[in-house]
Amino acid sequence: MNGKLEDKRARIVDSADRLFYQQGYRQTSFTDIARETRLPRGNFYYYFPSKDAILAAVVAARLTAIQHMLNEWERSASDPRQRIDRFLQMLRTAAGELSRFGCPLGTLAQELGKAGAAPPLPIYQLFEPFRGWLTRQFEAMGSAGAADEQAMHVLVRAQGATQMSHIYGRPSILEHELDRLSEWLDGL
Amino acid sequence: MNGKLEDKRARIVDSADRLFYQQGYRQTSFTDIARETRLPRGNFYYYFPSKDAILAAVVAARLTAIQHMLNEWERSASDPRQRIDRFLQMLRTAAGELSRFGCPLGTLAQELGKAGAAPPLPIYQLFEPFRGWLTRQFEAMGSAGAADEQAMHVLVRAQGATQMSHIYGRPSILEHELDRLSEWLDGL
DNA sequence: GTCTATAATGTGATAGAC
DNA sequence: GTCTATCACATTATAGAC
Repeated sequence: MNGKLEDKRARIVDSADRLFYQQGYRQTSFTDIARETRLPRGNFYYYFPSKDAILAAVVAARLTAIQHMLNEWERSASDPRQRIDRFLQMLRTAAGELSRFGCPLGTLAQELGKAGAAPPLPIYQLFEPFRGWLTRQFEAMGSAGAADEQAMHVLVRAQGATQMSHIYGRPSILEHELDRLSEWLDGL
Repeated sequence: MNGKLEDKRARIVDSADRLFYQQGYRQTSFTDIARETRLPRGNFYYYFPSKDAILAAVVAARLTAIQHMLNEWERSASDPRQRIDRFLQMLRTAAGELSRFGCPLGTLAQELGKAGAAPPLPIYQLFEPFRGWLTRQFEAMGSAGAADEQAMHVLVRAQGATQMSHIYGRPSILEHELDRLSEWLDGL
């Protein structure tokens, strides 16, 4: 049902997602999205009421994609330590792209966090699925420190490593920091 | 010499610096700078040839400010471990502002790193003074690992802690992570 | 040197033909 | 449903009066 319409909506969200990631939200114009999606500029207002609405759809799509990823990790391993390793492996696999364009969540959050921008939802909610999932893994591990602080610590180091790797344009920075993070986890 | 002219140039750079930090470079218009500095919009082109030139001046000003800060830390302590502590103390003192607006270097680097932006200089050079200085401190400490990797590790954790603290709007995240970083340094 | 008026361009958004 | 033409506005930048 609604095949064509939903189809084009999805195409728009898909292209916008990629462009927002690589160029930033504000820097990406309807002309850019039109070029990528081969749709006339004026037509976007048939599918979405505003540019902000496209952003909201992109954010929603990312959130569901994250949920699917977390569910997959939950299924593929029963040991919490191994599950966290899935997270690190994902970052390692994406090291090249992360080094080129930064973290898709972090860069968007930073742009929308600037004064004058109107985020579609509190920006930290982009990280809440990861934070909640990591917290549950640390709880299951029964490690010494508070689980929620351990979870935030992992996010801090992953985010920092991704950003410095991006700034210096060197994937090896992220890869090396992921090794250190893995060692730290083993020492718990 | 050139009192008035250099004075206004400095006022422009000063206001632009603050606005670029709080709102982002692209989001800040000449109208914004004009309001803050009480100068007519059109006059900026007497003092600077373009908006990019203002950005370049802001970046240059930040770099010299960083150098002065590093020199001060170098003077105020002879023990390298204590010098690194000066760095951490600076972050702790600024935790409120960092939590509100993010890292002035990191957010600018991220914005200028997006495709289509023309940075006044390779963005990683904003971090090079800190990285070089930290590397020299770790060399003086003669710790186990490679000094340059230790330096990058500190930058990674400081940057990540600042960004997550900013995203969640909670200074305590940065403060807590600075405690952990301090403990890690003590364990070297 | 200082200011105002305005050009040139690109943006998000709308109206209306087909 | 799809497309084109165009609006209203903000932006950087320029020209020229005083």
